[in-house]
Amino acid sequence: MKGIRRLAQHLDISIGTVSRALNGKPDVNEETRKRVLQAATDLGYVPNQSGRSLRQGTTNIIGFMMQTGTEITGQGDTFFMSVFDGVQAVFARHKLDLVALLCSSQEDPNDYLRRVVARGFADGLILSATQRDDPRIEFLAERNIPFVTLGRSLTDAGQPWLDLDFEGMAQAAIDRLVARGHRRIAITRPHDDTNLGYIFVDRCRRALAAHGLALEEDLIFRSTPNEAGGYQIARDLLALEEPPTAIVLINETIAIGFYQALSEAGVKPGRDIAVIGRYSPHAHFLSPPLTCFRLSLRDLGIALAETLLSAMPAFSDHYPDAPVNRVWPMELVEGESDSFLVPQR
Amino acid sequence: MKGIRRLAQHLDISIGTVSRALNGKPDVNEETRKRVLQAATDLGYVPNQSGRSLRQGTTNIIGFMMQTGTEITGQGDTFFMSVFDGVQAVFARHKLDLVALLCSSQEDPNDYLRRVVARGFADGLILSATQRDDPRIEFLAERNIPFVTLGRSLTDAGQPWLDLDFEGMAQAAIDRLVARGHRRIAITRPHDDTNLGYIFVDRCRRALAAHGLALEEDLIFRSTPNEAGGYQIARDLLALEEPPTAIVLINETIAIGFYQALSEAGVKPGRDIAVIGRYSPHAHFLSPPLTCFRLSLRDLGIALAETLLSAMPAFSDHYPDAPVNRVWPMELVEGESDSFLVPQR
DNA sequence: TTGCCGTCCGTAAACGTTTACGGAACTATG
DNA sequence: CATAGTTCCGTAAACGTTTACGGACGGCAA
Repeated sequence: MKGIRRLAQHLDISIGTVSRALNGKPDVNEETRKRVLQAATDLGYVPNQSGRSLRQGTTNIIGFMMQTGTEITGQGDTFFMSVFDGVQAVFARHKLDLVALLCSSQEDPNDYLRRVVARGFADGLILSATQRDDPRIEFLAERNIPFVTLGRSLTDAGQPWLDLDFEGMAQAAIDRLVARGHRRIAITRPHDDTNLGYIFVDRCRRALAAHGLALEEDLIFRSTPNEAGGYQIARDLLALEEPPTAIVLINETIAIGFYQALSEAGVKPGRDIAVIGRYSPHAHFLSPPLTCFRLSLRDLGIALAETLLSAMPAFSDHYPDAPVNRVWPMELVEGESDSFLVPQR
Repeated sequence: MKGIRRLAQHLDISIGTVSRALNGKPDVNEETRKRVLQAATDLGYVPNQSGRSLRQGTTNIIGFMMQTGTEITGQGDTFFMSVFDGVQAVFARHKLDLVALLCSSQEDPNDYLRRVVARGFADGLILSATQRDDPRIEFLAERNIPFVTLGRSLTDAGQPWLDLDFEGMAQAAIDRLVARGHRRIAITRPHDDTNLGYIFVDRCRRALAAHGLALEEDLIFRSTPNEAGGYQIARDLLALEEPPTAIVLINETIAIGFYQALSEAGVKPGRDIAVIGRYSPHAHFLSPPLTCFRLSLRDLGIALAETLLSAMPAFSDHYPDAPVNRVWPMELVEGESDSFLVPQR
């Protein structure tokens, strides 16, 4: 005899009463409820997840889909950990559990979604590493599975999404550098075709154009989003006939490699070239400190959770005005890496 | 009508046959099997996870329990992503899916384990952030849930574990530094009471003793396992009346902050002080490159998976000689941060 | 007393699968 | 033709819960 039956047998009451007692339903004597709860801890009873969710049609689990293997996401080393923390702060209020659905780098994310998620594994989903064209979005929308994406996509099924404000960052960075006299400004973009690359490059181009400047193709650097990628960018940049006087780094960890390659060439950020990047815990500990754009990842996680819940009928009442589509602003943290002023001729 | 019934109705055959056809059971005509599979994709049928696992008593899911929030484990996203990659390489062969069970930093890991895992959520578990005394181990052992821990614990229920060879690292690092003439050698340990701190400190002490040297208490530095922690260590170290001539860093990211604080004081690793640390993707990109201990995290992940599977009756046949308890060796990567030789008086 | 209401509890169905069992139809063998 | 064996399929039970429904019981008012 196992499960709730064992508990019922042990107390000599029916399983219905046991279930009601455990779940805080009203139709049960407080005295018996106490006995049930006591027996549950005594016998170490824990309700079976499959049985419960089969009956209820709900799992109380939210999945955060992400890809494993390194060199994929280009987020800093603690990026996801911080976001998770915020997401969970919200979910905890509703007894929802967050699990990370780890899609192997060997498997197509679309296959993975069909295989794992569509089986009713989770009540809702958060999608990361959103692609420019992302079939996952259509798939989930068709099946009415609540979800929110971290990152915009061209695929539009009316889904909620949140994203970092790369446009604001592009605009502010370009304006700032131009104001300091820079005319030849390089930018970076991810090595793959994530949407953010297009967004960022496009906005940089327009921001430059507003100042009467052109974004030159050979000043757009692609790289893997890690230290080695940043190192390579700096090498390529320094090898140019006429190197740029400033650069905006779109990824977080590439700054470390970028700094190193410069250092080896005797070039110093802030003195010989202006560098603006993205915040990461190491940004303050570079020499000189990196001028960068920062946001609260925990707050972003909170917003993600609230947006998702507002798309779930069971919870939407609690979040009437959660954002549906929103770019998340980043604030400029002044370092010294961009204090280089272009000498006026 | 939903699920397998719908499929059966659509094909005008029984649900039993549909199930057998989908699961590759022998007692089914090849012709009907084809029709079933075709109809399944046509109708977008995906078997329900709860129903299946309720009946089978198995979920085909393996959980990797970890804690969210930063500044906890000292391991970042890239650490786990690399390990996951290896784990999944093995699991894929057995149609097992890996999910990360994210325990909020707000919640006690033991409560979390009871709440989520004990409900039959996963067929097996990998525990990280193992504590020196870890009730989770007893809990799982009592319930006969297969698991393996990443990290040793004093709690011994005969469970399998894998761990990094911190003892080998301690021994090699100390020997190396002593051979280079160092007598005052500092070491670091995590801020909390994870077992690795005890193991590492203890072995360093014994390694020093073998050379007739003592490990002085004020040369053992505790810190949070991030850049800020490393920064603080360097500041404290330089403030000593008689600073050490060498240091061994046990965490990965603390090297960045450590370097920075030294740099601000005009102290250069490799020239004024010898530094040995742990490998991380940024280790090569520090100036000078960090001499550090490295291991293949992907291989570690593979070993973790194999060890877990060998503890699961359904799979143990495939892995007769997977390691049960094993420390995973690290190799020394020579940089220039420890090339400082103590001048002989 | 009768009737009604409220409290508490037991019964049984339902969720979506898998699988043991048995049987129908057909083939092969004597 | 009778029998045995093979191939394929349908039936129904089972997994562990939750919950709608109804009933037993006691208290209270009329």
